[in-house]
Amino acid sequence: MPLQRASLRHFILGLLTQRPMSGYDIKRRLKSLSWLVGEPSFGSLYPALKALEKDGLVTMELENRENKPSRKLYNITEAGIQTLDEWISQPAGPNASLKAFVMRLILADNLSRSALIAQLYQRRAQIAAHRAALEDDTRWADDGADSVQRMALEYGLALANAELVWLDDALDRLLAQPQAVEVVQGD
Amino acid sequence: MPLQRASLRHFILGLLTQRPMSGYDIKRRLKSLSWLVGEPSFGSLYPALKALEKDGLVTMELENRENKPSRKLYNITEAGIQTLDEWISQPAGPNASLKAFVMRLILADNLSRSALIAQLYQRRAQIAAHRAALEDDTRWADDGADSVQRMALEYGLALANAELVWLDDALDRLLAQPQAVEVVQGD
DNA sequence: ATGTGCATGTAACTGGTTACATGATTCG
DNA sequence: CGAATCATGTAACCAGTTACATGCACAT
Repeated sequence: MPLQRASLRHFILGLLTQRPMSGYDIKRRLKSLSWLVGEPSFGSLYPALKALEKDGLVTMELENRENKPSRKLYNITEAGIQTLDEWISQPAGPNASLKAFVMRLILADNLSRSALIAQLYQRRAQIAAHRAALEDDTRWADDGADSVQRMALEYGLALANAELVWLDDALDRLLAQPQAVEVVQGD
Repeated sequence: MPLQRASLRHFILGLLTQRPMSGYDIKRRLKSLSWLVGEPSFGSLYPALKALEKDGLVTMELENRENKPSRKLYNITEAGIQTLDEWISQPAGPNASLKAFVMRLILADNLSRSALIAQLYQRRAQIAAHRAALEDDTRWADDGADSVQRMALEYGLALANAELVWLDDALDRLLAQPQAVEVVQGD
């Protein structure tokens, strides 16, 4: 199950914002998210880590533990954080898949609340446009198209509507929440 | 926007069951479906056609038209139909994406009503299992997980539910329809 | 004439996959 | 002692992409 276009590196960076991890750690973490974003193979994971290191977006340090095989712990660098930030703040392609969106959601959440909200708004606009397009298609397809194509259109509409409901809901809750961090100091 | 794993060839075969087409025709057709399945580039389309021809799944004949550039019309062969049939009748991977499913739906529809229904049932079972898994996750994630992961879970659940509703609806309508040909003999 | 659509292709690249290879540690 | 899990990697392959290249026909 592949991840989306050019995303594995970014996802790795996103995970490393939480804490330093080994390749194996990352695999385990991705596995727990696999229902959403898929699970990469070692054959892509380890090379990706090497590439990130070569590009200076992460650093590697060997962790030697007694009675356990040593392992490579990766840390994200400043440059890595910046790269991630740039990537997440540029809008997703208009045809971005569900998986790509969820991935961005998780990454955005690692960065900031405002990034998270931005992702939701962006997605909302895209899905709304998508639904409008589908509704157009439905109208002029009522006569000509074969039945399965109409079925597919309804399918797309049903999913778009469900997604919009969820997006509105999520945005409502997020915006209702107190700003969390930053403010608390007092207690 | 890529199509799913190893699917372009099959999708081409599926389109060719409707009528002979040129590479350009196929591109155009795929474009009109691009909101669902994505649109392949010529760089993959033409090589795919050549490969299909080499494997004997399609035949090519040059169509010379007056005052227009001649083009290559592709026809599906018996072997091609059989290959398509085999592919569609083997179950989709458990993590098959939405796009992959819609693609299979369209291809199944080209083959037979029963194949179409089979796809729907299959998908229904998979989504139901998926939903159950998500509900499990939601329960034990209520405490530990970070908020965005809970958001993602709800997102997945909302989509799964919407999809189940649509699937049931589609199945109802399909099964209510007259059988068209074949079965009517004795009831 | 110039751009748009029809029509076909190739070459270099990319981001993954599968299969293979190795080895330590832990648990039953 | 053997299996599962931890841990890291490489090589061959695959199905796509982008960018490039060509050329005809038709309309503005």
